[in-house]
Amino acid sequence: MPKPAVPAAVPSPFRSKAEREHDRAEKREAVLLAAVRMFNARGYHAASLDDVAASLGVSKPTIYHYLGNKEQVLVECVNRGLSMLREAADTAAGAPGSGHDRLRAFLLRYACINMDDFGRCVIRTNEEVLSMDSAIRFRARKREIDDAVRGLIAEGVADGSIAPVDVRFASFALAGALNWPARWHDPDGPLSPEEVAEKLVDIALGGLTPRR
Amino acid sequence: MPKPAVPAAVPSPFRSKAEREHDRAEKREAVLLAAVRMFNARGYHAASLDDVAASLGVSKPTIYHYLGNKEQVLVECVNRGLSMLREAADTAAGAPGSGHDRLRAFLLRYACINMDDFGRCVIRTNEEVLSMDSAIRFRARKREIDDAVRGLIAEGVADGSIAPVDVRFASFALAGALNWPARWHDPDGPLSPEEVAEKLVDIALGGLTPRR
DNA sequence: CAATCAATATACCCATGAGTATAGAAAATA
DNA sequence: TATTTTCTATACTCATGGGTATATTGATTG
Repeated sequence: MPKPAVPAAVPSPFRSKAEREHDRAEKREAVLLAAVRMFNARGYHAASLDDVAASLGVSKPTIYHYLGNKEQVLVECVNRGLSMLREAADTAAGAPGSGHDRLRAFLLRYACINMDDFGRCVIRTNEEVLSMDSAIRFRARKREIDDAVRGLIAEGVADGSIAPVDVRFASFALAGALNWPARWHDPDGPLSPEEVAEKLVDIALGGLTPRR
Repeated sequence: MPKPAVPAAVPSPFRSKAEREHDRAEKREAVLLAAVRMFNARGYHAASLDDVAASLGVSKPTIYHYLGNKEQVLVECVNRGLSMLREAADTAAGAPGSGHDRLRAFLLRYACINMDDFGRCVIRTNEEVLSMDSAIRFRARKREIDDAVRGLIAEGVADGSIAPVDVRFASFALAGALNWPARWHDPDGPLSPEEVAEKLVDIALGGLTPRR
């Protein structure tokens, strides 16, 4: 005898444990994004947590519930950006091709990250606003990225695909040229990050002096 | 009959009107310098006028006596830097030589200014911290400098001394590379601004791609 | 000498904003 | 159903710091 058919599933308002955890992670994410945008738009000190909360239609304790105090929020934003950069650096280190080609690929990604919410935050955050401890960790992580850039340049110089430049100053020059969009690029403007990245990288690598 | 000799002048503790005005100007200058250094070291919001006053061994009302409110202080600091840049731009515009040479000379000066107290302040000040009015004026003055850079690049492209680059992106790339020292250069470190400027300008203009 | 002005300090006011104590609602668990 | 946990808001505390009212001192000027 056939079992009676199970009635069609109704979308359940009751959430499983996994769903609840997912919800929580999603909210946390939204708070972080709202915060980083506020920090980028107004600067860390001028961006109040009340404003961040208001931009999400919640109240300040909600932010503390999900993320902790203001500096912890900033540190997490900055760490997001740094992780993206770190990943790009690792990818570049393991890629095939000449030093020049790998550097170029890395720089394109580097520039794009600097136009992303979290990447901008890395550039715009100065160590002075952080506690001593956080500042030290921040500096160390930035230093890793810088070392990766220098490594790529040095390899390019070694294999002849990059001119014999002073590696340190070359990394400063490149970093400056590609960090600057964090200040001026408008995500809602007509220029896509990829477009900007490509133009800037071409100029930074090629220079302005004519080749004949 | 000879007049009786005038006795030797004694250093007078009484100050003439001109001397008093000079004193005042000097004090005003000292306040401005103390302020810009504090702003550069801690960032505008984190730098309190109490701290600025304390660093001179005076009290807060003294700052108001000489300079006005906090934003006026910042605006004057920024204007100092902008005036230096403006002067450099005018000099470059009236100089002889190819576009490339004039651009190079200007950039050397530009980079040095960015490592000066007031120049750093121009770079490190974001419009968001200023009132609407000041921000508009600030942007306009920066735009003038940027236009000057673009003019020099365009002239270089026209006379063949600069490669046919996209003028706008070239100016962004150069500005970025040469603004960046405002963040990392340590005036008390071993690298002189002139040295840094020269190395960076050479790399920015020459690029990293080898020439054969 | 009187009146005034310049320069500076003390002591205050007040807004902002970080951070928290507390409470209540809803859901989960026992 | 009772209890605990999660989530969120209201309503506070408190420090910081911009800005000012007022007093004081000393020099300048009429």
